Amino acid sequence: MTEKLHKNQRQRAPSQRSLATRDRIFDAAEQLFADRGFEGASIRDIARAAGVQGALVSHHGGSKEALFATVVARRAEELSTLRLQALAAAKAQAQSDAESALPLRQVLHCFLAPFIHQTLHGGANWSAYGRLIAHVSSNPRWQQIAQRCFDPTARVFLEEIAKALPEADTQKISACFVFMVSAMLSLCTSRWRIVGLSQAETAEDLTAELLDFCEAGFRA
Amino acid sequence: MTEKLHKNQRQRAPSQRSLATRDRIFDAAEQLFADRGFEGASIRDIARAAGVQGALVSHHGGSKEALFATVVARRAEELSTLRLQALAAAKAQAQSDAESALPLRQVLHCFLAPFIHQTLHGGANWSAYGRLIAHVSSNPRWQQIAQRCFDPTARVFLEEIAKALPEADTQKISACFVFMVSAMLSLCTSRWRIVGLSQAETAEDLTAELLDFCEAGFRA
DNA sequence: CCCTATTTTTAACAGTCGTTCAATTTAAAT
DNA sequence: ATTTAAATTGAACGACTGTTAAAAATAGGG
Repeated sequence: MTEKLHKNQRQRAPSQRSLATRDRIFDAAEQLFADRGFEGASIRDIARAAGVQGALVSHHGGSKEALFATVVARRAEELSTLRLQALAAAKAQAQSDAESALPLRQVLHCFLAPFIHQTLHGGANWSAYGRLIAHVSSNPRWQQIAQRCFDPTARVFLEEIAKALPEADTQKISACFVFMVSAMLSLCTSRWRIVGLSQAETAEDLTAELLDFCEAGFRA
Repeated sequence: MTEKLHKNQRQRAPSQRSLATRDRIFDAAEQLFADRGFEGASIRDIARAAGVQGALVSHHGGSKEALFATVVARRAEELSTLRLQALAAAKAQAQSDAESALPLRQVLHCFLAPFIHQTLHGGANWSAYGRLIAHVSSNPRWQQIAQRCFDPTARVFLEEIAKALPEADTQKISACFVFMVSAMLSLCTSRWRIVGLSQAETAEDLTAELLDFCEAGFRA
């Protein structure tokens, strides 16, 4: 017994210190990728922000592309869980007989509210994550990442929306869904434009405005 | 008379050849900035795409930031003209007495249609320009450029929208306007997502869908 | 055609890029 | 406490970055 393990298998649990640095590196990468984009954020910038040597970023994150994908995927699962939990809760509360469709507004709220809540009140990391997703959503280079991280949940909601709007066709619903996601992400990337155009000092919570806008848009 | 001209003034008309290369450089920059973002597109990439030596890009475009700003501004004026002409034409056709407000849908159409038409049927350059504007709109780094190039026209339309929706407040209208711009830009940046989610082969013309979505959103 | 302002090329500058590798430090497992 | 896998550092690699200066080619204005 106790035969030699394969070389590529872990033989020791990672230390708590290393787990902490790894998270610090991912947090720094998240922030800098969000602020400056994939090409604009350098490994050395990320290392400096994490208080660490450059080579260590490669050690924990692999190649720059792999690091990017990892950082995107990290919170995607949590976000999906929040969204699906909200949807399940709404369904459970609606009726015990599960066939009837949820009202459209409630479906959209289950999709939008977790994202907006986290990016607005989840601290600097979630705020950066929102802007990071905007990069992923707008550049076909990240299509694979988007499909892997967000399409499964998106399909669940698309189906639910289709149930709430029985006579709408698939392509139209998909288009409206992308419009909605874009408008949602604009709260992360373009708040400065809203403030500038309205000549106000700051923009308050715009969740209700977004929900109104998208619900009416879907029904059109 | 015929005194010495100041050194920084032109003493000769630029040759047609140089005007042509300058445009080739700007076109290449437009394409590459759109595809890879500001940091992802190198001066040398742009030069190669334009069939020119790297130093010539700096000669015609100045610093990289100045080149970016120039390329954004180049078509912005034409776009503004198209939008304002459409608005003026709609007003002229509506009534000779100019006080009455245009219908909301017509105002939005005057704003959206020129952009969509150009980016869809204006060739590869305009298609790239649409994606370029998406970069500008989502990164606060380009706030000054956005203000200079797009805010004046935006304010005209905001005012027109406010006239069509007398009881809506300014901040709400500004928010909806940014939602609309984001959705509009998503047609340039995220068509691949619509196609992927709807599991169709290609996405047809989605102008009507966008207009429906935004008009209903504003009215909500 | 000639002069020379302008355009274009060539070459080089000092930095930064992502990545790799050997040496060193840390800490898990025994 | 000892062993040693894993984490971390320091340094270096070649390639690429934006920009500049001078040399060469081009073409406008007389």
